[in-house]
Amino acid sequence: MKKYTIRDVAKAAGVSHMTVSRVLNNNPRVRANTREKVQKAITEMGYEPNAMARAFVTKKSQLIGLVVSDISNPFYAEISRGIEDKAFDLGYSVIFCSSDENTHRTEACVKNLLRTGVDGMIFTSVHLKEPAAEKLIADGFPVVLVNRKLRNPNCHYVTCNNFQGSYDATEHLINLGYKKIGIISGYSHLSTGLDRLKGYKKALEDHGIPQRPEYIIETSFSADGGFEAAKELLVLKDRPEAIMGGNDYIALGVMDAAEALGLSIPEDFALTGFDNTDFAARSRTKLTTVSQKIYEMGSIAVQIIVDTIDRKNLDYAHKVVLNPNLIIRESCGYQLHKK
Amino acid sequence: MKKYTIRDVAKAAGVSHMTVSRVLNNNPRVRANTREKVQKAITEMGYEPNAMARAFVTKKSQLIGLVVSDISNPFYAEISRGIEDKAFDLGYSVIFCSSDENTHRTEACVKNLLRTGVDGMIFTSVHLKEPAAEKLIADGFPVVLVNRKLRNPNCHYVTCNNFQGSYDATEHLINLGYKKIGIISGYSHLSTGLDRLKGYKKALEDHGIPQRPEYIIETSFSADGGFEAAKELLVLKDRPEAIMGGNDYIALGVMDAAEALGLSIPEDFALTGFDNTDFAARSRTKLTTVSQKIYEMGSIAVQIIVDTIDRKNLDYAHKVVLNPNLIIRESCGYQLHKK
DNA sequence: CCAATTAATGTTACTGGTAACATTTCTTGG
DNA sequence: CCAAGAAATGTTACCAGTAACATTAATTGG
Repeated sequence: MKKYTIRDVAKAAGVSHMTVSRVLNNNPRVRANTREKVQKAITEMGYEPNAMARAFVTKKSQLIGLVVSDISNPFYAEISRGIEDKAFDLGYSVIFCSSDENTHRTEACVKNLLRTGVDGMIFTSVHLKEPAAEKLIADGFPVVLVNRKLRNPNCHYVTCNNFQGSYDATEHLINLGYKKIGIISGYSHLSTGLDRLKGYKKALEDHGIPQRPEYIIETSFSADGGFEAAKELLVLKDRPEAIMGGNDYIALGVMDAAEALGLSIPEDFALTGFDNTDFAARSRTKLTTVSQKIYEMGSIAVQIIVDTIDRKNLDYAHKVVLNPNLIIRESCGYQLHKK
Repeated sequence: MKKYTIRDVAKAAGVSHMTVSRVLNNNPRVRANTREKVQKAITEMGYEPNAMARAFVTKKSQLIGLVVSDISNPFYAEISRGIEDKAFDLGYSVIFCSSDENTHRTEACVKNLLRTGVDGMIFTSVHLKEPAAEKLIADGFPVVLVNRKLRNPNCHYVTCNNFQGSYDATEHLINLGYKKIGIISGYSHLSTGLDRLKGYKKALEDHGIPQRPEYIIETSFSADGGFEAAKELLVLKDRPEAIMGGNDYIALGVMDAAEALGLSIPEDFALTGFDNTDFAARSRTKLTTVSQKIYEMGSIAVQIIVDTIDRKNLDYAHKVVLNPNLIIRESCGYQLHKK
């Protein structure tokens, strides 16, 4: 269990410690038989380089900071898994922090990660305006945004085409014959909330269906938010025939509200979600939703951040927008709806 | 954005760098007005200590390694959140690795974490025999097991009383009048699988109900596992009246199988789960299950590991066993069952 | 009021790697 | 076969902190 240093190895192999360092770093300027000699000493002694010393001197920790809103939220957990796997492949480890969607806590996370010495940070849940992230970017610190974007478009990000996904879902409802379509949208100070709302509005517009302000409610991306909003929407005199959930959690909350109010889905109203999370296929009514490549987003984000870390001075921004996919299940009915 | 060192601060404050170091470490051997002078320079210059240098010289990274079977599994994600929050409070950051329940990958995770220089490791999903973890423990490296335990009891762990939880659930079924009770258990090379199986058997025994080997199937803690096993159990000539899922995922798979076979829960058979994960209350049939304090387990594990890191030579093992709680919903029916 | 003691501050060395430059050893071609 | 250049190896310094000891300043009691 004794910890050896390169100098110990050097002595054992009868060379200087620099030669050992060169062998360790695959420097070609080492003769083959010297390399073998050193390699032998290394394996015999069970030498392991001291990561801390190396990080200290090279100013590279091989650590990526990950700021999620809540790691216990399966959506973010899945992004995290995508991030972890790719990071592992590229020789990085990842430290995660939950920000709880809270600017204050986000700042604490960033400070903490900076203190820990991460080489770059990935944010999964920025607000359109997020001072902590923006400051990092301004300072030239490697940052990649996943899932949600900042207002400022001049940064690396990978997202789903939320506009398109929402547009498609809305159009699907319209094609089924629904006209009175409400939306319980995520807050529009979040890019995901905003883009999905825009997609919804554009689809209505393109099909000549007027917007009705009372059919649009913004809330948090949570079952509770969906539940409360649905209770408002479903008691309207002129109740919507279809409700779009800003994500699957909101849709879940809508289902809870429907149950509480004695309404059935899709008989009394249609429902859509967004994300195609695991439980969407397993809920009481199987949910029609928009799937996005969650795991892949994480994986791509790592690719980008490592790129950025390695050749620091990228003068362009990586922008990756993945295509979503409408998954049709039973929550909108299958028949054309009565006019 | 310039990076200052303690020597820069020292020069600015007109003291030696050691005095700055003392101020930084709250060493009482600094006169009040010297301390102020230094403090002032620190804030004015925006000095931040270099974590890498500090970690290097103190041999302490303030990093905890976390090995979960899969971060995208909500159960582990919630443990992780408990771990993260407590670690944050105690000044640690956490690096996570997903092992996929795979000995090989577990070894890779451990190696990776060791290389990164973590001060200790938390394992959430060891097998009863897990060479990588056992070696660490043998070497005196700080390790805490959460959720699952090793066969070797001489290590720190925090788990739920799985035996008791399973016993309670079984007894609940018995009290409802069920006698033909099957179990789709997690693999018994995992402590959770084994203990829950034991609890089931003991409850049957205590109530004088003979075990029927064909009613016991072991599988992975997954919906797929539950689905496949349920298909076997539910086509038995003498079908069980009740099935206990080794965890909520297995129970979910059982629900899928029931649907596929045209059976209703609880009319055709009763069903229980374990863990009280989020979706247990939201599944088609609301699931009677055993809740455990998932978040708390993580939190306690951090407490223990930090303890262990700080006063390395603990000569006793922390063993924390939390009590589970039976959550009765609708999947077992509410009436006493016909004999 | 000054010697003895204690408190405050400073100096030097050290951690385990890598960078930069110096030196030695090997090639190669005239 | 040897000088010149290239390749291999070695030396020294450095990173930004902390530990251990040295020195200086302040306090205290006879």
